[in-house]
This record gives sequence, C-alpha cells and structure tokens, in this order.
Amino acid sequence: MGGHPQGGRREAGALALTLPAADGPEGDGPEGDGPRVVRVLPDVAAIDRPFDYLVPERLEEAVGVGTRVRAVLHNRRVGGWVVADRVAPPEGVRLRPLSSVSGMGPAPELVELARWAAWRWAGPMATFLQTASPPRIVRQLPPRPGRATLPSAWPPDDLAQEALARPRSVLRLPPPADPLPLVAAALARARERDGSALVLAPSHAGAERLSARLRWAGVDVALLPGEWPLAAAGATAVVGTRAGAWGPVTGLSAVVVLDGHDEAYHEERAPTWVAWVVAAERAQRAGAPCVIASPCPTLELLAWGTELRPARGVERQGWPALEVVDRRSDDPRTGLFSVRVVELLRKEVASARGRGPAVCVLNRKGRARLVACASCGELGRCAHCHAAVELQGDPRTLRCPACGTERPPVCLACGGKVRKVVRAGVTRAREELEALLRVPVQEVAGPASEVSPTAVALVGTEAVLHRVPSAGAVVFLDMDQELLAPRYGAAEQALALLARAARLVGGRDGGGRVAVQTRQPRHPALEAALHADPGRLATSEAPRRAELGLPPAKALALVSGEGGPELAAQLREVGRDRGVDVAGPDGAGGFMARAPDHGALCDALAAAARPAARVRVEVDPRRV
DNA sequence: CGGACAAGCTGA
DNA sequence: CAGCTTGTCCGG
Repeated sequence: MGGHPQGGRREAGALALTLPAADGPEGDGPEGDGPRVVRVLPDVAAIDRPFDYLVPERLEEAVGVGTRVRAVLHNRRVGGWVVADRVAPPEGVRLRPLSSVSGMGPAPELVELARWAAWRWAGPMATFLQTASPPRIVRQLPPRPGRATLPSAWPPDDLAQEALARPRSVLRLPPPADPLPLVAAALARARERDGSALVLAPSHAGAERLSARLRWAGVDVALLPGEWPLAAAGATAVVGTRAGAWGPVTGLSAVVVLDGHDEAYHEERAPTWVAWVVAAERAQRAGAPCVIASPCPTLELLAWGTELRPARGVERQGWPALEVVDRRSDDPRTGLFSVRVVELLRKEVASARGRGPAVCVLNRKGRARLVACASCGELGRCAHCHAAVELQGDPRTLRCPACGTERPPVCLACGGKVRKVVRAGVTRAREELEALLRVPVQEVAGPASEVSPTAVALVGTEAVLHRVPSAGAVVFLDMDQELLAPRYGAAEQALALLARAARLVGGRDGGGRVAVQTRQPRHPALEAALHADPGRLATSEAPRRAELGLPPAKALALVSGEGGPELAAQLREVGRDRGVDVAGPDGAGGFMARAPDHGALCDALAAAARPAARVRVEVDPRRV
C-alpha cells in the first residue's frame, strides 16, 4: 500500500491502491540507480527532524510519501511517516533499513500541507501528520462507493453558486438558514469533476446530523474520523469537524466550512492551528473554491475572502426580535432577573407553545470581576483600552488587567462611586428562577448532564445552547460577561451566541424571543443583532483592531514558558528587519510578537533558534 | 522521546 | 572505586 492511493481517482471499484510506484517524478532526490532511500519523520513530537532509511525490497511496493512506517532510531523502534521519497542521503551516515510498514497515512499533498502548517503555527510537523492519519490502522481501502444521482431536494441557490464560482468566499447565511443547498451545490460541483467535496461543521453533533441527512438523500458520504477509509476511497461528500480539515479527500473539488466564526475550529493546545485556515489553504492548493458560511463572519474571515450577503429582507427574517434589557438603573447588587425578564419568562412558560423550553444562559466560567457605578450604573472600563477594570488594592483603585492603567474608583460618566457587581452562579440562578416562575427549572451544567425533553425552563452556561434542539425563548442573564471577556474576539463571540440563540428560536417568524440583560445597551454586538445586520459589528470593530494592532490588522504570536525570554530575544533579533515587534514580558511573563502579516511572523519564528528550555508558542492567540 | 554515556556523589 | 544518580547529547 502506498502512502495514499492518490492515483486512484478514476479507478472505480476495488483496490484503488495503485502505487506511486518506482517511476514517478515525485522524489525530491535524484532519480538514482542506487538503492531507494526515503526520508522518515518519527512520530515523536520532541524530535521534529527527519531521518533517512533504506527501503528493503519486500517493502518496495508498499512505501510512498505519507505511508506510516516503523524504523529503528537510536536502538529503539519508533513509528513515523515517509515524508520524501528517493532522496539523496547525507554522506557518511550508515543507513538502516525500514523495519516495516504499519499502514496507510496522509496523501502526499497533505504531507506538504502539514509542512506548511508546521511553519504557519510554529509547531512540530508530526502533530499535523497525526491528525491527518487514520484513527486506526488501515491496510486496504474499501471499494469506491457507487455514485447515486444527487437529490433534487435542495434547490439550487444563486448565492451558493456565486460563492462556489469564486476562489474564496464568505457566505453570510442568516442563523436559521439550512446549509444544505450550499452543501448540495458543492457536491454537484464535485460530481461534475468526478471528485469529492470536504464539508466541515464545528461540532460533532452537527457533522453527524449533516452526514445523516446527506446519506438519507442517497449521497455517498463519509463521516470523519470513523469513516476515514471510506473517505480515502472516494466518497463524494467527506464530512468532519476541526480535524476533518486533514481528512482524506480524493479529487478535492470544493470546500465548505459551516459556521466559520465558531471557536471550535481553533485548536487550544499548541500548535494552535485553525481548521478553516487549513481548509482554505488546502482548497487553494487544490485549485478548488472554498466557501465559509457564517451568520456573523469575524474580521479574520472578512479579511480572507469576499463576503456575499443574502437580500436584506431574507437576513432580517433570520434574526428574531431582540429585547435589550438595560440594567444600568438597577442596583449592582440586585438579583439576576430583571422585572422585564421575569415577565417575559412567565409569559413564555405559561403559553407553552411547544417551541421548546425557555433557556437562561449565565456564563460564569470567566473570572472577570465587573464593577459598576452605584449611581448611574455605567460599567467600569479602562479609559485607555476599554477593557473591563477591576477594583483592587488599598487604597482601592481601578486597574485595567489588559494595559495596566490605574485610576481612582470613580465613574467616568458621572463621577459617582464605583462598586463591585455581585455575581451569583448558575445554581443560585436556578433557585431564584424556580421561586419566581413557580415551575421546575432544570440546571444544565457541563456536557454530561441530561436535558429532560419535558423541561419547560433551563438555566446553564452557554453550553446549554448546544443541548436543546429548539427553544421558545433564550435569555442571556449577563451579556456583559461575554461582551467584556478578556479576548479580542469577545464582541464577535457574543454576537455568535446571539446567532446561536436565533437559530434555537427560529428567526423572526418563529415567534420565539431572545433577550439580553446588559449595562451596555448600545454595544455594537447588540446593535448588530437588533438590526439583523452583523456587518455593523465588523464596521465598528475593524478600526479598533487596527488601532490596537490586533488581528486581522496584525499577525500575533504569544511566547511563554521557561524559555520564553530567550526565544523573545531571538525573535527581536531576527524580526528586526521583517517588521516584527516583540513586547513583554506581561503580567504572566508572556511575550507578544506582532508582525504585519503571517509571512513575516512565521518566517521570524522559523528563523529564531529554539532555546533548550520549554517554550509555548501560540500563533493567533485568542486572549491578548 | 528515551538510550548512551559522562560526570558527579556516596559509602565502606 | 564500584554503584548509583543526574545531566547532556543525539538519533539515519
């Protein structure tokens, strides 16, 4: 078996396992007459360096770029991937033979993509090859699935067609819009080319639902990661989540990323890669269009592709009426539920229109301790960078955790005295709501808790929005927590939550309601949802990002850990004439590298010598 | 990562 | 100085 049956595209049926055998021009070495030598990257993150091995005759046929192999390195056997074929080994080393072939791995183009991603996110290539490899050993592929005619259930959609006609588009789909017409258009394109389309969804549940619907309609679909072999065999639709960006796809003809704004596409552990960025790069390399759909595209998405918007009326219908409850006039120590919200929830619970439960969202995971003015209710924010400030020290001062600015505890708006906002958790919210509504209220904590299908009212963290299929009403009890979270994308993520809520209540005609309690009723994220115009947030956010040197205006990397100072010094050195600026250390000892673009940033990171001590490099960090 | 090997520490 | 720990180096 080869690394991947990349030649198998047009060979229908069984064993599309023809090899990139001994005569391809693929090798990066001389087409030598000598013994065949391959370059192998060990599956050991700490090594991150390839070694050359001889290919024994019995493995000749089975080895190609991408193949998973085993070999002896330093007196022990390690797994690894063939990353180059027919190479000229360095002089003066005694080569050992490969021990064995353990199965199929990523196709050669994914090996190249992994090389690029290792540069782009300054991490070991092996982590990407792992993600691109089958979850279980695969020695042989199933036959290529038959290609039934595509269903006509999802009519052609002009906007989807237009999007697929461009190399890079961001398709603004209203929250409750069905993505299937877009997916179907991508599949039709794939069929025309006898190829396949890659479709990503942010959650596993979403990917599962999508693949089930496609399968129902008769499409040959492979759901990753389980159906890796089927995808590699040439299924027309390859559906996955974040890791799906690395899934096997034969004849890539289109890439569709659903809900591209979703943070689930960002890997939290270093290397902190982003699935839509990988998918987009992959599409570009394959010459295939990439369409990223989102009800609320982030600035990064807008900087990447051309935005296509639905007709104004269509978008308006997609966003439900939003009720903004201004809590500035409430005492900072009052309860979680405003009079208006209790009224709304009572009405919803009493009417029981069968649209689903009333859902209250209270996010208390973040540790931001908000303060507000006791007289006018204005939230305490930094005069310099607008981040939420904390009350601390003796005598008490307001300190900005983002930029360190301090000032006396006096309201900027009215000069009144600032005090802490009392912040209760989900458990207390549930008790309070039960007492107010006089109906049982269920608490949804964590992904494990069961949601009863008969529940009429739920309280939980934002995870609750992923636990019910629909809702009669969604109330965000403390939107300020989201709006002021210490991340530069906080406002966008707040809008994403509102989009999620809009989906649950089903848009404007759905009749469901979305309400937010806030002390910033004119916040651009709320205005955007209120006017069903996500572009409003982008318009207000873009200049702020540019001014503060945040993405997408700049490319960032956060360097931390024991060896942080040393790497930061290296970066300053090599980055000087690339326009890379390194600030720090910050309060937590981290250094922030800032560059005009990823080219400069990642080149500098690649050029800087890695210190022996442990370093964490977070390219595209979320919290800044 | 993990084996090899060297240099340093300990106890009789 | 054997026997053990700790640290550094490097792999085809």
